[in-house]
Amino acid sequence: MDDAPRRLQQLPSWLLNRAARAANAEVHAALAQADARRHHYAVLVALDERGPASQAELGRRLGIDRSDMAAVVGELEAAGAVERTRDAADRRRNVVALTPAGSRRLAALDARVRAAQERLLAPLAAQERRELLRLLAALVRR
Amino acid sequence: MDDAPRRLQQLPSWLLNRAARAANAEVHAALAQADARRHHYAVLVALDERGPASQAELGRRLGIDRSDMAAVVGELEAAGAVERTRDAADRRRNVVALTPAGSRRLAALDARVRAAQERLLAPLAAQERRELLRLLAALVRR
DNA sequence: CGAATTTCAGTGGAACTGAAATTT
DNA sequence: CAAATTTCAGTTACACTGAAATTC
Repeated sequence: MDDAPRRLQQLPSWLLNRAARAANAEVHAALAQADARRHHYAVLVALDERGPASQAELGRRLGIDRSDMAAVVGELEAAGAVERTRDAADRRRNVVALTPAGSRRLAALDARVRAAQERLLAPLAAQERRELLRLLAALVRR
Repeated sequence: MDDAPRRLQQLPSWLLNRAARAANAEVHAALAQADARRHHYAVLVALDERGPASQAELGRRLGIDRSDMAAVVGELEAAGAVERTRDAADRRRNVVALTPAGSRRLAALDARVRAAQERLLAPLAAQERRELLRLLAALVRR
């Protein structure tokens, strides 16, 4: 199927992009079936794992731009998955918190995302999957 | 710096996206200094390695959409890096061919892209780099 | 005052769809 | 006729910038 030039096939950045594209296709399709997008899932996970946080803090944790975060939190709020309240201690901040409905929403999305990972990693053995994660983690945190 | 939730840090699709983003930042910056984009480089590489081809064939080889390819080839043509001529044997096709100026352009971009790879892979030893490429290749061609 | 936060308006590269015109 | 190619118009998710209003 793939007939790309050798020079590109051996290029780390090219392979990373292709693999990320495949991963996005799986995850995007899995989340789209539940009317969600990747940023929505990421924000719900962050709130579930670490509790309420301001939009700016969520953005820093997740690598999501402040402008995009305002839109994403607005959509999650409209869907009833999070509550947004002014921080009494620092009125510049919006405190974003998961609602019970948001927790249920996250559980449903989580199942879909896990299934997508499994489809993505199907070609690799368990040991290879661990090694891939290790190498990618080394690349990302540098 | 990166304080992302564990659930995301262990998610293959999330790590792939982060690594690809880092790779894109390097390559994009390297190519932007020469007023080029990734698609331009990919098309020049394909033409250099395999000779003239139609836009549709380039798109299939490189995984670039037909519509985007029309625009990219148009820009390369305007810059004098490729020539676009109707195929006499099949007048539906545009035959795209590298010009001497395109070859020189490719050489300049190649040097930049190689330097970007080196910066990207700096955290990994030579053996780890080979392993990463092997695993990514297995993921991509499935 | 400077710095941080939120929000809005807008830009841009990338991946994509639909449709039209041409040719095989 | 169906199928392939090119091109144009438009869409979407995502990353980003600039600027304004508010608050610390």
